[in-house]
Parts: sequence; structure tokens; C-alpha cells
Amino acid sequence: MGESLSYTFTKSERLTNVKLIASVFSSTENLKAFPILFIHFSLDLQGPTNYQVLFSVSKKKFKRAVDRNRIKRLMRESFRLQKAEFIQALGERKLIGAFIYTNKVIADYTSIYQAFTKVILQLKNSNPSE
RNA sequence: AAAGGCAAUCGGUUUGUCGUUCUGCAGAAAUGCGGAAAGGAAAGUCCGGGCAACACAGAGCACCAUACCAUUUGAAAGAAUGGGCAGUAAUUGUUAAAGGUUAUUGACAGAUAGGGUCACAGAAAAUAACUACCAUUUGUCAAUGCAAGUUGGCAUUUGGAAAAGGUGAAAAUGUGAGGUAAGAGCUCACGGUUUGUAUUAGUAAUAAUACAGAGGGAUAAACCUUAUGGGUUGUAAAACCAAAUAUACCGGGGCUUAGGGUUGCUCGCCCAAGUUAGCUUAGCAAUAAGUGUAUGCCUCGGAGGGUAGGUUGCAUUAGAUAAAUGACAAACAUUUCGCACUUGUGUGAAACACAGAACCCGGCUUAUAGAUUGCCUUUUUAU
Repeated sequence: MGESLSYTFTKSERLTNVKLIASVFSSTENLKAFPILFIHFSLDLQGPTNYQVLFSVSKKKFKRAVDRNRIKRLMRESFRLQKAEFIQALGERKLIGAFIYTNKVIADYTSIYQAFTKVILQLKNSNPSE
């Protein structure tokens, strides 16, 4: 992972396979940092990266598509800018995961960014190899 | 000039940093340099069409949609303009009406095919009898009379009668005359409503007039009836490619002389069949040996449908697929408020809508801060 890639978020890093998504949501391993819930599932990925993630907002909590898009964009931006820390926390592990927004009102950018920082910290501490 | 209504158009701009999807060029690759990237409603998924699959002799039933007329536009759905009819408001007009003008509303076929419903009030809301009216039965009381009886009051029986009262949104066509026990379109005259026919005017809806009928409350954005039209399902449709696993089927090779059951195997036992294809050799024969077919098993290959998955569908300036079109920062523009003064500038603060493509096109409906333009109405000011 070179320094020049550190802020990208390409298709190979996104979770798109329907069956893998189903296995993620059936997983019980999760990390909480309000308003973010991170569900993940260890899996031996074959792609160029050792992780795949997605961002989700409940349709029940936000009925309008504009609001859901806004939150997902903010979450994606927060992840993208802190991706280097995420990879570092991940270490040698391989996993697929979903970031779920659990609040009922739209948070601002800085609070979502800080929530992602907490999630990554928890992921780092949960690494069994350290 | 202000406020309101209707219609149409627009509904932010620029810069920086870091990114996303598709794509062109260069490159072995990493990557680099370019290009394109959300609306007026992308929404609701309510109509019509394209497109796709399935269905399809003919007829009927059911279901759904549409419903005054003409013209223009359109593939259709629909839209626009004008007209007719009905309602509402304003204005004009008049003693009061009628009528006229303007604006506006109308899913604007049928209530004499049929059933249903009609709150409250009221006797009664559709084969109407509470009070009052008329006739009548019975009882009783009074008056009168010599008596029979007659007249009247009260109660009561049976009928007549929609003319009077009150209720109601609505009470069975209005006025007058005749008629009658009392009454009644029961009859007549003049009106009103409505149906049919004819004539005239009009492209038509329709209107006017004449003649002949009718009285039948309202309600069809309830059921229903009439007329006309309509196959069903939707791009998660549908088409194509196609691992792994199992395998109907076809071919090559190998193995086995062999039925079924009894614990997977062996032996044994039981059941069924009845000398176990055919050919060769040996034997009188039972039989033995060999060859080896069908069938079966194993294995290799082919082939088929088809799952996971993928591609197309899906882009002639968006084309994603847990779904890109962005995040952050700054400036400007716009609106509102505060302050300052040179009264249109400066300065500070706040606000900046509805809303995010998912096969495409045409409509309808709903949401929408603010800006601009046009038309109309009202008020005020000036001339």
C-alpha cells in the first residue's frame, strides 16, 4: 500500500456480492460508536485488497432518498480519509464489513468523522495477534 | 404603488484541496493527460405508447376505463380554443321580478328498467291521514217535542279526502273557475316542468314555435342500466454464455456368467425360476472346459438441460447495480433583520426550497424558499 493511494476508495474495496452481504448481516461480531455500528465477518478474500466494506442507512429511519444519500456520502468520506489507520488496525486479518447508521437525525460531518475514529481504535484493540 | 389570484420561465455562480462512475489517448504495468456525469418534478406509479414473454376458433358473462358539442393538436392517452346547458358570485336593471353583462364552477348519459338509502324534526321521506274537514257505527249528555224523532256537544267505529296547519334540505305542478258530502288535474282556462313528433335557426350540442301526451320527491364521485373501448404480465420482463456437483442419453475401453432377500462385506440360509442365449470341444448322457452376446458394474470421452456466476437488455452528451454523479473550505449573488451615514452604499448576523435517475418516450397528479414576465381583481395615491 503506497502513500499515493491512501485517500482513494475504489470498486475493489466495496462489498458488492449479495451472498457475502447476507453473511455479514448474519454475523454477531460488531463494534459500536454512536451513531455508527460496524458489523464484520472474517473471510479469506481473494481480491487485491484484504477487506471489503459497505455503508448502509435504514429506509425506515430515513424515508427520503436524498437524506440517505447524504449520510452515506458523509460516512464514505469519513472512511476514505481515515483508510490508512483502518488498514493499520486491520493488520494481517482479512474481513468484510458493513457500517450502519443507527441515529434517526442527520449528524454533521465532524461527529461522523470522530465516530469512525473510535470504531477504528476499537478494531485495533480487538486484534488478537497483538 | 401595494396586496391577492392565474399562467409561463428560472430555480444559484466561481475557485481551491481530496475523491467517485463511465470513457478516449499514451503505457508492459503502476499510472499520467483529457472528455462526460441528476430534475422540473428524477417523486407518486395514476393513464397511453414503444419493447419483451406468454396467451389467442367464435360467442357470452364478469372486471376495468370513458361519458354535452365543434375545431385544432397528438401515435394514443390527453391538452388548448370556442360554443351549448346547469349552478354560484358580483354588477346592471326593475315597485318587485324577468332579463342583460362579467367572473367562476361542473366525472355535464340515464332516477319512466330494477332494488337500496334518505340523519334530526315531523303524522308521514314514497302504495303519506297527527290536528282540522266530510260522511258513517255505537254509547252518553243536553236542547226540543205528547211521542216517534230532530238538532247539537263529548267519546268511539269504518271510510273519504293531499284543499288548511305545523316539521324539514326536500311533503306529490302554480293561480283562478267549475265541481263535490268534503275534497282532489276530477274537469276547464292560463302558466311552469317534462317526453315524443314536426318545422325553423345552427356543422353540432342546443334553442324557438306548433301539435300530441305525462305528473313520476332526492340520490348514479352509491348498486345498477345504456353506449363505446379494453388479451395478461412487466426490464427483478426477456435473451445469451456457463463452473462445480449429480446425470437421462451416445461412444470407446475393462471386468463379471451374475435373480431377489437376509446388517456394509464373505460364508451360510430362505424365496422365486426350472437347466439357464448361442457356438466350439470332450462325453452315450448327466455334465465339464473354452469362446463370449444382451444386461449389469467400473472407467474415459462426448452431449443435453440447467444451478452458482457472468454478459446483453442498458444509452447518438448520465448509465450506476447494497446503487457513481460527492465531501470540506472560501468568495460572490439573492432575500430578511440590525447598525451607520453621504439614501444607496458600507458593515454585522441569519436564511437559501421541494427533492436524487434505475429500460425509453408522451401525459396526469402531488411537493416547492426565492426571482422574473404577462393577464385579471381589489385598495390607495397622482393626473
